[in-house]
Amino acid sequence: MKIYNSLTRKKEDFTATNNSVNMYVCGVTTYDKPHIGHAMSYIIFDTFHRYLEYLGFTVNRVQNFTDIDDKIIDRANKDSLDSNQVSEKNIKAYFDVMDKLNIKRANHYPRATNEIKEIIGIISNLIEREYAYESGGSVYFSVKKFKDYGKLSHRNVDEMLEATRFDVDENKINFADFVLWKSAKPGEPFWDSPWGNGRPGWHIECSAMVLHHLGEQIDIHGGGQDLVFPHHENEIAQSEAALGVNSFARFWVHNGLVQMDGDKMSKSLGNVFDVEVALKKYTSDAIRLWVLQSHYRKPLNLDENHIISSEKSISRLRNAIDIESNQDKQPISSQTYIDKFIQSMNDDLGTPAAIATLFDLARAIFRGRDNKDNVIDLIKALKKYSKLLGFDLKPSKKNIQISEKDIEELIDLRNDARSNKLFEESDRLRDKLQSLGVQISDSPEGTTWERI
RNA sequence: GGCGACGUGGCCAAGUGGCUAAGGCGAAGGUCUGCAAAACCUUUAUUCGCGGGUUCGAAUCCCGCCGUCGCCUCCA
Repeated sequence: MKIYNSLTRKKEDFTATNNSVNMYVCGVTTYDKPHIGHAMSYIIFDTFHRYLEYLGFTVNRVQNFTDIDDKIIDRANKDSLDSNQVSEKNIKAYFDVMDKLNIKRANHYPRATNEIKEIIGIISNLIEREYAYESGGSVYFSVKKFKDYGKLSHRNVDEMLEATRFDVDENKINFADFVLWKSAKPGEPFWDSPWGNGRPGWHIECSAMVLHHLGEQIDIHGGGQDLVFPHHENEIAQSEAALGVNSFARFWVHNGLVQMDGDKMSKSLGNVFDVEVALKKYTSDAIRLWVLQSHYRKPLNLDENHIISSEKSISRLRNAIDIESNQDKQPISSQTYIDKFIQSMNDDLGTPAAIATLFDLARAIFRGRDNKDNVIDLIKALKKYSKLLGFDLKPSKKNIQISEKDIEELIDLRNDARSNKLFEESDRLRDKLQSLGVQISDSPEGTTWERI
């Protein structure tokens, strides 16, 4: 398949030695619950992961938790907890939500605070190699020492240094230098180090984890586009400087960001959308369809009406897999649909076009049903490729306000009324069931119902 | 200011030189029904922000203009 590499700004053929893929995806900072933007990102990397496995690659995916940083400390102080409790709570919320979204778990979820030894090792190495310097109990990476600095975000260090800044850290030689080890202020959590008590800077943990869990070079490094600079740029600098290599990650894959009414969703704008809340209103499949129906590198505008549309769309696929086949005929072949699906996915994870073929399959299934054809292979393909994109197509579980027995009783009453042509009474009972969250439908075979 | 993305039917969204411009939602008509609902079927852009140009041929390439957004500070 071809995948867009942010490093080269081109779509490139993806290959891997021995068909074995090492994939690192940047995880969350655990100071709050996951929001819809996290859901988008991890749905995309989950889909990528699944598709690579479908193509025959063995994927080893590692995703970190940044479980110590300034915002976590702030949150802990605000909520009278310690930073570890804040992180634990939000890691639990993360798994809870992502499991519901049917996102496959990564192979490992390392936490920054469990990698302190490795982090200190890399920082020491960088100091020895004179890429980093200690100053005021903190350690900084000197961007001017690393000649490739800017190669991912396509920035020029000298131009950056000309720009003005207002919050210059006095300990830095150049303001563009970034912190590897941050000295602890009184009352802050800390770990012992050769430079005094402190905690790791934001970027260094990823370098340490990649090296520790995946090795010196990885095949894919992923995350949101907002991480390109400075986070990933700095990761490259640290890792390549420490290891003396120039190819820390072969492919850099970045997803577009969720926007709200044209603006980016972010804490500072106060327009975050909680995934837990979304999952109470919409099914996992609908949220996933909403995400994957637009290309992963494009921004995704959050408009709840669009998720509602997706909810209706997904039910079309759910209905199609329940169609009965006429076994007396030869099955209609699904091959052309499958070919189109694969072709779409092979072009930079083209999920929108791939999903279009799932709807084409659904239409072919319904038509086949009307023509009394054997659609067994079409249904098999629809199930298989929906699953590949992470859809489960199970009927949605809904709120229970009335027992099954009571529903059946009301339906019997209504059908008595109908057979006596007491339509006013039967419509009243139908409205009552509707208000209790039960949708009924009449057919020649009788009345059926479902919770809505 | 620097780097980048985008502008396709009522809405969302594929397509990036050449068959009838995917797919979804919505809408209209139909089948079904006591009427509905649900479901399914059919229809729904001579046209791709605007203006030039290249070409036998452009939504797709080039130039200009207008508009929207992201990153450059913590962020998936």
